Amino acid sequence: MMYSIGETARRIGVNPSTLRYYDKEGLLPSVQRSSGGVRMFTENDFTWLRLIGCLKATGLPIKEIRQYILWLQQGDATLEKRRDMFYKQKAAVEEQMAELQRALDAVTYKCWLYDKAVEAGSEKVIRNIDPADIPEDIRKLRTNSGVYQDVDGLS
Amino acid sequence: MMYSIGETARRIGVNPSTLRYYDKEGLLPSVQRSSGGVRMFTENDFTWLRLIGCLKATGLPIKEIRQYILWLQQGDATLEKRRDMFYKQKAAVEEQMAELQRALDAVTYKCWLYDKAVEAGSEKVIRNIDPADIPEDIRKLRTNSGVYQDVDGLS
DNA sequence: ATGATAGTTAAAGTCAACTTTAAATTGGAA
DNA sequence: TTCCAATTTAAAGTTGACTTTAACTATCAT
Repeated sequence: MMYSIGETARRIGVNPSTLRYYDKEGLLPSVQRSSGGVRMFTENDFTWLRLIGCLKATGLPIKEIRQYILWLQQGDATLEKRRDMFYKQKAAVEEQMAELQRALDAVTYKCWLYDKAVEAGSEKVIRNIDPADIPEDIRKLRTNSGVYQDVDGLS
Repeated sequence: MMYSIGETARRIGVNPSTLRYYDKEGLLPSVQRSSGGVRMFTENDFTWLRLIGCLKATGLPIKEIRQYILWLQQGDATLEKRRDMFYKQKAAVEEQMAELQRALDAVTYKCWLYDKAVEAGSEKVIRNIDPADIPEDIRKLRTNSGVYQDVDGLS
């Protein structure tokens, strides 16, 4: 079964022009063409696009995905390079997760503060708040994320 | 204690020109100036910059951070808007975490595959691999991330 | 066979978030 | 006081990842 660029884009959740852009950048070396030059995608291409999606989600630039493809095409001689790329990216994601967790802690802390403020109808109750008035679990977020004693007083 | 833009940039881990850019975009409304016009940062500004860092890490655009500051300056009337912003961002981060976890699963699976391939010195061993030969925990990653039966055969 | 719909390319445009440049000014050490 | 590194501004440049445009072509249902 073959799929048009429009159908593929719809199923993967991107703009058709994004797929053309990826193709131009060498990210879709295995997509076939009809006799008239129209791209025809297979389920296998969808899997490949899902991998591209994962790699992009990890922040890997398109140029490095391209490099991976070039290594793929060189066969067994580049196995280590490809393995190293994935290990490097794994470490990168783990660091991103930690950073995102810190950001989440900060935001969660702010949610707690603003719940207090909205409840009281005023910022006053949270300006220069006494740490003893903050529940243990929320206080941990504040410490962990380094976001307190704000310039705006919403500490 | 006051700090120069250079010292501040060094401590926060950004380029001094980034701080000037943030200032120009209205993200640093509380940074003081010397009589000669030179910016002077305080510990409080560092805390504020750390919050900006967290918000940026969650993908919040600079324009929306600016909006938050405008709301801050309007006082209690905008408490709900600010609370809602943080709750919306909290949900956004939780979704980002889930996506990043999916990407991590895919990358971890690829690490396992390439370890096998490097060990054998060839891609052959992992091309069209029998799912029964994949340990349960690794097979879960493959399923979870949707990245298998690749165009490159490194399924 | 024809016309609508969806595809093709190359090239230019957009956007966010910086980064660099140039020319002038500030501020602390000698 | 003089000097030099660091600062200032406005404006232009950069980067990555698309997105749009224009002009043309393919495919498919009637």
